[in-house]
Amino acid sequence: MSLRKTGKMDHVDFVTQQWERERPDLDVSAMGIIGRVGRLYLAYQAEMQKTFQRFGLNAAKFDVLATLRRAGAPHELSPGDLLKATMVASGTMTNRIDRLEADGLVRRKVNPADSRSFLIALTEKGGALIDEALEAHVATQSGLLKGLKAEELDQFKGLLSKALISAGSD
Amino acid sequence: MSLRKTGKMDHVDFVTQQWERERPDLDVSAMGIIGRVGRLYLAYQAEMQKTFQRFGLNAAKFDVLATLRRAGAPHELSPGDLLKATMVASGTMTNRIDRLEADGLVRRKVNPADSRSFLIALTEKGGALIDEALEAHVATQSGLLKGLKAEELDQFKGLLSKALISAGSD
DNA sequence: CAAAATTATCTCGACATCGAAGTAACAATA
DNA sequence: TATTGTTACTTCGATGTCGAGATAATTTTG
Repeated sequence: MSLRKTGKMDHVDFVTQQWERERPDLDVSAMGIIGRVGRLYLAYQAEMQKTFQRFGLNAAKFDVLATLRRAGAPHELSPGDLLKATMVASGTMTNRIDRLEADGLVRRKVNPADSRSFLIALTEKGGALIDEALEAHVATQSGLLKGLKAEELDQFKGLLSKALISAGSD
Repeated sequence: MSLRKTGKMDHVDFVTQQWERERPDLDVSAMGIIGRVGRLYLAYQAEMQKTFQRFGLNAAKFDVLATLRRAGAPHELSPGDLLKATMVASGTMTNRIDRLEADGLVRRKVNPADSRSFLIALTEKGGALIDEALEAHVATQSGLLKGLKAEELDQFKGLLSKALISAGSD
């Protein structure tokens, strides 16, 4: 390893440069973008996790509670609805609900329309907690982006949307 | 839930709109950016995973093999070097090395400089595999970004770098 | 040089996730 | 209505990760 990190080179630049030395036949330019998306994601996750922990939550629990909260009153959804909204596997959702129920943040109510299913409802405690945690969460998110001007944020959002379409998501 | 996904609204727009109805007191504009970074990350991971699987790998194994490969000849690093490069916990790296060793893709050699440590070396099989998988991987990455023009990619990279700095990473 | 502090790696229990298979209830069909 | 197919959720084994503590070797200090 004769290369060194110098000047304003970040980690992704360093990796890219290593590849250019070792495999000069390959075009690794896409890695500069995709690698940075990955690093950014991890940086965001790490910071948001700290906020969740202040409320005794983690990203998984926050995800479920927030989904129930933004669904609107009476803050009840079936496990299947939660599955669709959160993109996790079925067993994962069962486990998340179990843990939230053990914490007293949600409860399983009978679903009068379908007794194969339930209604997962925010408890009073769960509703109060997610409302409070949410305020801290949006503050954390705003803080993460405070280095970008309004115009840059607009540009950034537009490029992210374009990138999502390019990646076949949307 | 009276809102509906219509027109060119993506999932992040939908969630943001739900929050604006339920908690109009909060500024959720940052969520539009951070949410899209998350979705984009997941889309990239899912697609790259498919490439790894074609070579009997997953992201974790590819990560370690690629780190060894781009370190340059003789393609040997200590577990500690690999830890620093990959940002996982110590037990995770031990596990990854164990599995790669079981696959015959790396082997533990004695480290003449420090016998608390080892040198993790690519085997011939591991070197051949990572060289081949890497070619497919960069092609996958290029494909994920093919919907963006060169100028947009430059802009995007610049904004990602700025966002990383803003998030306190770099 | 011996003792203490540090360093490098591994061990192991806790936890989250996936996804295939199981169970129970609902829906469609004859 | 009895059968058949579908749907909704849970169970459970496999896998991957974390991180505190254990072990062994090296380095520092007195």
